[in-house]
Amino acid sequence: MEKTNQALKGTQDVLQDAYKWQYVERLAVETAALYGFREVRVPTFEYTEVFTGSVGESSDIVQKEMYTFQDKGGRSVTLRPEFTAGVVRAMIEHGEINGALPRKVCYAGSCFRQERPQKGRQREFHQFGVESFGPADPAADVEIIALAVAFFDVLGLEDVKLKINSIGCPECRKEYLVRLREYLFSHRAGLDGDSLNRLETNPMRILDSKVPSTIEIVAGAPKITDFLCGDCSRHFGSVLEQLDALEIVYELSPLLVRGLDYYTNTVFEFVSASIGAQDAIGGGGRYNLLVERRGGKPTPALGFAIGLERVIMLMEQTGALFPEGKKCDIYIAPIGDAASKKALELTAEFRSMGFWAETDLMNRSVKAQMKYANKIGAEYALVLGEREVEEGAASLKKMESGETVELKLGSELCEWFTQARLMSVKKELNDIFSGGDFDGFDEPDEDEDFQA
RNA sequence: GUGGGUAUAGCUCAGUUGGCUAGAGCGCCAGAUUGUGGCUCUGGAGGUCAUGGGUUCAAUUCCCAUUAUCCACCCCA
Repeated sequence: MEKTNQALKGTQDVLQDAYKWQYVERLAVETAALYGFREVRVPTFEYTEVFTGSVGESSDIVQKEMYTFQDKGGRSVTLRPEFTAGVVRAMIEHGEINGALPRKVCYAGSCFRQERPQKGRQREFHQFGVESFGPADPAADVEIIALAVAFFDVLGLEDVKLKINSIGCPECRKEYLVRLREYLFSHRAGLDGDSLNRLETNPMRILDSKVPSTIEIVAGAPKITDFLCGDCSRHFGSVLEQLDALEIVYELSPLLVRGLDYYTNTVFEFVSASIGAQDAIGGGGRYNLLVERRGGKPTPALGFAIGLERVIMLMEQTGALFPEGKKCDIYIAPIGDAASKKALELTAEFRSMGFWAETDLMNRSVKAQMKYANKIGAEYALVLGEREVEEGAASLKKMESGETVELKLGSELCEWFTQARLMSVKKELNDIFSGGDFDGFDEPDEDEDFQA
């Protein structure tokens, strides 16, 4: 019998922190919009072949991490382990790459990989990413890197390091691979088992091994950047030049290769020292040949993806601020049936005015209701008893100060609230502009109606 | 898939060198305050001590297995 009251391994409930997710995702999409990337939504699962044919048969993702199953129609389908493959499929399927280029899109959502969970690694995890279809120019590489940097910046993340490399095109890789194999083969005695296997299948992956003895050998290996052809070399040089011009700090990482097979030329990673062993919070690069390989019109393209769990974890660990969620505007505490009826009406009216209004749902005492109002951070409370309903007036209490003001229950109360909102908006604007040359709005005096 | 740590209340954790009714802080509910929150005080609810087996007169405690979880390898965002 499966345990049905427990989340599956590597999955997570977000119960108190959803506002953090909203904040990060909103800033991601808004920042991307400034760079001309428009959000797209693609399916969570695809034909398995979409991923095996893009990410690469030999990659670990395809080899051992995908959630693949047969649906009731006998199709082999797979939960997306990453976004690029599905986005490329959609671009080709709908002829998007035949339209105006560049076609620049962004996305956010769940990905699935069946790995052993650890810090910064879940089986269901969330990525935000962008893809840019069409441009072969280095300016496009720089654009998406600048976008990622801007995103980290607006979130207040400071210790994010950019590592960058070029792995060239298949042409320049030909000779490099021969030389690399030669070198590694001559040092094969000191290589670990995994690396020995890769010597045949994918020798470049040996470069980012973490095994100490292998790292030593790799340190003396030929570097891909010394083998780049004229075009690739010029491209990479231009990317670096433009990064310098934008004062984007990077670290050249000749050993940086990536685990997805579709990359060409520029590859990059954003890493942080503050989130444990899984230190890559984002990564990406060019994949100039992927669209063609998937049956589309030859179209250079590039993109990156950012791990949102890792971003949020990094923000939490470095004390970056999330804006506080909105608080309840008014809590209405009725006593008795007549008052409950009136409270229902008032609550509805406040809500239609756009205020967060709440009233009793538990048939509780005034005291318990006030306690609840305090707990949910209500800014104001209004107690409705027999007297108030009869007289059509009640005293509105400002929770923070405890001050009260007597108001008629009809339009006077609504107007008062509209005024209060106006003043808080003014105050916010004054706070924003304070310190500058801005003259400021009239100093808000939100207590003018209160009697001490 | 491999290695190591951990598992006691909703949360964070004490504790039992094997023995009476398993505790604290926080949180939750209520009262002190007949209709007003925060502070204080008092009381209450809430536990198969992860699960299964073993040793023992006796296991939450010791042993084994399983499961879950954390960290690392691996892989990647």
